[in-house]
Amino acid sequence: MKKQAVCNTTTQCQSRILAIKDAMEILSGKWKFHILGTLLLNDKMRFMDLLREIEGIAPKMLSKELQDMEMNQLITRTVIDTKPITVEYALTAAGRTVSPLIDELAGWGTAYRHTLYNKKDA
Amino acid sequence: MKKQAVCNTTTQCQSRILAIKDAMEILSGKWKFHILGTLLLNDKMRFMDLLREIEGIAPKMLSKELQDMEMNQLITRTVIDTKPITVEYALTAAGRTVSPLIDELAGWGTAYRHTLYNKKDA
DNA sequence: GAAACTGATTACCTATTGGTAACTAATCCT
DNA sequence: AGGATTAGTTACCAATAGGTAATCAGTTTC
Repeated sequence: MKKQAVCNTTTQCQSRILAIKDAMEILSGKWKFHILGTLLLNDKMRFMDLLREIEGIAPKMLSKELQDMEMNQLITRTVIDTKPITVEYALTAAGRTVSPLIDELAGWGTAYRHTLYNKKDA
Repeated sequence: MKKQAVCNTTTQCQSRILAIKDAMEILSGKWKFHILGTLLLNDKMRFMDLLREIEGIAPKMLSKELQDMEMNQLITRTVIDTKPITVEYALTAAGRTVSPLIDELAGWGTAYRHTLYNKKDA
């Protein structure tokens, strides 16, 4: 009799795995957390503001990631008829739900760094 | 006077951004969360067990990700002198700290899916 | 003696990610 | 007229991620 998977075949595990896959896909890439984090601090920001706040991002990437997140309904894009035209980006309710996730990630990163530091001391 | 970044230049923000960057780097890739999640369920697993439990992963990827995480001290690798040789992988204390992060991610993915579903109903 | 199981490694290939640099069109300021 | 600001787009390129398939060496089972 061939050995086979056990624990990860339960319905519970399967839907959990699926949920993680979903989350990773939607929040994938180098910049999404930084953009979302910046929008969490300001609630309405224009393209050039984001470009200035997020160090190192190129307009191409910012544009692409914003489109991505608009499609996934994490942010809204509003064209305002000023001269020259301005565009406002803001989080949706769904977008705001990433806040605890970002906190957790930042917290983990910080704790991890401390762990390594203490180990080196020992 | 040129406009410049404001909020993301504070020391607080900078270290937060750094922590997120760290976490993303260490936990990057398609498979790490799945491997860690599986190890959270079993605490000691052999290579072939992981290969069987994690659907779709190739031995090459499993091997590479395990090495990666061993280097970052999230897991331990123990060779056991049975015949044929077996190798046990287990989470370290640091590795176990990803548990709440995985929960948060899975929770977010699930909630996100429900949000979309409800919107389609409306 | 042949096949299968152990834990991998290697070569090869493709697709995605992400970066650089230049450019656009409209409008405003000097 | 010249330059800056708005919000992007385009072409091009390099590096990385990740997949497939084959192979290895030792041991055990049929």
